[in-house]
Parts: sequence; structure tokens; C-alpha cells
Amino acid sequence: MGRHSCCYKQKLRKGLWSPEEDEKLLKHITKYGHVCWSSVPKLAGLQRCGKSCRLRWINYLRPDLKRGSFSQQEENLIVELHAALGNRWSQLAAQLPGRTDNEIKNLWNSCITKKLRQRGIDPNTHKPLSETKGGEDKVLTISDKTSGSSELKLLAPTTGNLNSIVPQPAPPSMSVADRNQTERSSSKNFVTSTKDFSLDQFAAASHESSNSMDYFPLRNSVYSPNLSMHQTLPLWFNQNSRLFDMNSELNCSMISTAVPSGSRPIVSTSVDLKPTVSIAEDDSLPGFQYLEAGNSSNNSASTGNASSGTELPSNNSLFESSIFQWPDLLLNKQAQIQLGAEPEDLKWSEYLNGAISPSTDFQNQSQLFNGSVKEENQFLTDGLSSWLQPPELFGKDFQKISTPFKQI
DNA sequence: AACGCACACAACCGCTCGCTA
DNA sequence: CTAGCGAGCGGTTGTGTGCGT
Repeated sequence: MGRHSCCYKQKLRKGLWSPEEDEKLLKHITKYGHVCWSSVPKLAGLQRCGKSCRLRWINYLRPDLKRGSFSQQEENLIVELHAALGNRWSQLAAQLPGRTDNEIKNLWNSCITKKLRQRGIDPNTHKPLSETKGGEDKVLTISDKTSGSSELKLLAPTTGNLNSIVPQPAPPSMSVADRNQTERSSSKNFVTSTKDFSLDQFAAASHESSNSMDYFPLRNSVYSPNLSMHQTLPLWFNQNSRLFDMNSELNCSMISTAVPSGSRPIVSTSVDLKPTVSIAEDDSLPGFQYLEAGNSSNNSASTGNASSGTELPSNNSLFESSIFQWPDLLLNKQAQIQLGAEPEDLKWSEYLNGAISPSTDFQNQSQLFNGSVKEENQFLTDGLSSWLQPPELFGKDFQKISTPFKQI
């Protein structure tokens, strides 16, 4: 097997997509969805293979994408999730609404690994480089992660009061330019910046806590090849796409609405995720991962009331023990990831400027797809909230693609 | 101003998996 | 059971851009 059959066809364009191609693909997918990617280029009038069209849609044209640089909280989350999931970029992306696996992969390879190494952390094992010398750079494999207890290993310290050894982070309120500048400075001079507080904490915890690399297990494994995730994970969604722990007192009332059979136990691209890490006080009480995802369209935070969103109990002392400041993450998740939260947001319908009629009834459109559309029907049924994008984040991309649309 | 380098991002390639005939 | 096909994933490469010299 191997190469996709359509790729053997000759005279197919390769390389960067032109605005005209983007427009054709966007129009086609918006109007008809994709029943079969291999047929999309022909139907859309593109000299591309279906695979290329799919990739372009997923990584660039999909309207629920959140473009722009990653926030510190997102980076922290990626590091944390990578410790648990390894190079499963698609699964990581599922936990980061609006981000693609490609984006996360690029960020990891180009930025995060470098930072971790500079701080003495092996990005593959998430352990101090000093510990992994000799066998380092070994990429985690499924067998690595499932050996022994078949428990997920999520990086977190099991002992010690990390508040006593790590500084409290300053709010990551720097501008992108400032952050980039700081990043460059810090990477060259090894000067700690506020932008990197969590990785610094990460490193500090790694070096200063004798047991800092004692991974605590998740209660169940997502790696079991014989069981689907919803059978093994203690993480469930109710019908509002809330992911909750079955043992959580907070969410026990939701169990009755737990995942319908066959539904995908991952966070859709339009929901918010509030990851927290609990740390077992007692070895007999294994820690577990607690992920909560609120539907953007339903979450009260999406209305602008960030304080009334679904939150973990304030007395969750586990927060304070995490080397990653999850409470901070929660607030910033609501403040930054909540699509449509920023007043300067730009509606995609405006951005498209006619490519898609502003008066289009997306509910009706979703009916047109009638199940033929997979991921993208999510944003259609979620309504326009998923189409909101901060204009400054588009940058050159916005300018590039907007030109042809204005001609329509 | 020109050049080279480093980086970020986009896209391609090869592979696996699941479905179906 | 097997082969063919499509979808998806992860690794890798290509390219544009910004910055320093």
C-alpha cells in the first residue's frame, strides 16, 4: 500500500497553496463538505491530490482554527500532555481547541524541545538529561509507556512543596513581539524570562526535588491496544462535552449523561479544556488526570463572564502542588481560548467577505452535510462562535487570503 | 545594502489502520 | 482471508522571513 493512489497521478500541483486554490477548496468544503477526499480536488476544480486538500483544510482553512502564537499556558499544556501521550500529536491537538497536530508538532520540534534541553530536561523522556545520559534521545514508545503497570506516566512531582522551590509566575501578558524578543534573549543568554516560568519551574522541580521524577500514574491506560479509550480512560464527557473523572465528587451527578456508546472520547476542536493534575499524597492512592472541557457555546465563560465558568472546587489543594500553575491556566484558558471573548475579534464571515454569505444559516448548512462532514460540522452546529478569530493573529495569512475573497 | 544564518511554518512523504468487496 | 482503497498520523523536508553581521 503506502502512497495514496491519487498521488501517482501526474500534473498535480505541489507546494504552497495559492489564494485561488484556497478559495476553491474552502468554497467546496463549505458548500458540500467532503464525502471522499480523493474526489474533492476534482469536484473543486483543483490540481491537487485529495490528501493535499485534506491537509490544507485541516491545517489552514478549517474555520475553527485558532491561529497565532501559542500562549504560555498552551505550551505548558503541551509539555504536560506530551509527558503523558508522547508524540501522539493528534491526541495532543485534540486537547488544544483550535490547534492542529501539525502546529503542535512544529512547536514541539522547533521550540519546546530546545527550551527543555536548555533547562536540562530530556524532551523525549521528560527527565533530567543527567539521568538519561547514554540512553537519551530515546523516543518513548508505546511499550515504554505501558511496560509494567500499564499506567500512563504523567509528569508531576509526588513529594515536596513545590511552592517553596519555584517562584510564582508573572502573568504572561507580554506582547508577541516582546515575548519573541525575550525568547531570543533567554535562549542565547540563558536568562530566565517570565514567558518561560513554567519550564523554569519544571526544571527547578526536576533538579531540586529528589523525587521529582517519580511519575504518578493515571488510573487507567489509554495505550491499551485492545480497548478503546472510552473503555479505559476514567475521563468521560457528558452531553455538554464536559470531560470529567468518574470519581469526582464534583461531577458525579453527570455520570448519567456520560458518553454515549461509540462517541469519541476526545475533546472536540470547539470546546475548552481545563486540565488539572492531581498529585497523590499517598502511594496507595494513585493520582489521576482530571480534564474538564466545556463547550464554548454553552460555557458561561463564553458570554464574557469568565468567573462563572465551570471550575474545579476552589479548595482543590492539588492545584497548589502542581509545578504547572493550573489555576492560572484555567483563567487564561477562559480569557484566551474562549473563542469570541476578545472584543477585537474578527468574524470569519466578515473575513471571507462574501465567499460565504454573512446571512448563511449554518444550522441549515449543517443539514446539507447530513453526516457527510466529519470534524467541520462541529463548527457549523456550534454556530458562528467558532468563526471568531483575533485579527492580529492572522497576520500575513489574513492578508494573503483576503485579497481574492474581496474580488468575489 | 548584501549576505548568511536561524527559525517558524507549511507541505510532502511514507506508513498504518480500518473498512469493504 | 486477502487485496484495494481511503483516511489519518507522524516524521521529515522545503520555503519564506526576520535578524545579525
